[in-house]
Amino acid sequence: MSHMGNQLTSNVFKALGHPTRIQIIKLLRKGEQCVCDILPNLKSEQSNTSQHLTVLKNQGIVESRKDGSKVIYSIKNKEVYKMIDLVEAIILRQTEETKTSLTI
Amino acid sequence: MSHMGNQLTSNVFKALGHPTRIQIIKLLRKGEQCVCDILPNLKSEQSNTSQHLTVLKNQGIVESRKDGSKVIYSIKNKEVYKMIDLVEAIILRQTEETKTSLTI
DNA sequence: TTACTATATTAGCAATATCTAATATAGTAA
DNA sequence: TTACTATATTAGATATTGCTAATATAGTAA
Repeated sequence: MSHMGNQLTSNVFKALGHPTRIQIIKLLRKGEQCVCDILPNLKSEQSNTSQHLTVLKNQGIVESRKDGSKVIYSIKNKEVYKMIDLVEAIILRQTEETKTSLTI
Repeated sequence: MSHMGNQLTSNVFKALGHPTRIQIIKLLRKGEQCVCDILPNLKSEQSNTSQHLTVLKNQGIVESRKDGSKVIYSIKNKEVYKMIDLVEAIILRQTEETKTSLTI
């Protein structure tokens, strides 16, 4: 498993490197949702949201299917939730550390 | 744990979103290393490498200490290796899928 | 001191990402 | 057909990142 291009690896991380895209992923934790349900939860324009969804789709993080005139998105690789949990653990530890260094 | 700014979360992912930085993290899997040992393994210039190390340090992924005139870097949050493993699993699955769709 | 090694910082430019606004496409319904 | 809804795509402006080259800083050694 060790030899995979770091370019491919970093592309996936880069796709996760935007707050709106993280928010989309968290919205999909409840299950699949059409764009029309995702949109009102975000502050982004429709076209911008569509672009963010494309970025996530290109990296295999989400997938989509058509249902009539709607497009339904869902998480394709659930690993992404473990990754977010790990990052949040790092941030939490960093935050604690900062608090401590201020109190000492 | 649920309420953490997606901005903070995405900042960590963004720091992982560069092939050179992934390579640095993998180099540090063996243990702490001075910049002088990291440099020859990378294609980047010294100043560029220094900048990448700063990005990783700012997000709490690596830490550093001085040893004489050298600076020794090490992984601060080992979660990062789990994250890389998860991403590589995603990529592997994507690759298999592509192979399959070509063969069918 | 001077000279040297190791690393970081800065400035300016090139490359990439992001956003908005406009337009295109596809499905549905009248 | 027309009109409408849902989503995607494109173009162009702005913002951010990444790179190189030069310079700065700090430690060591003569």
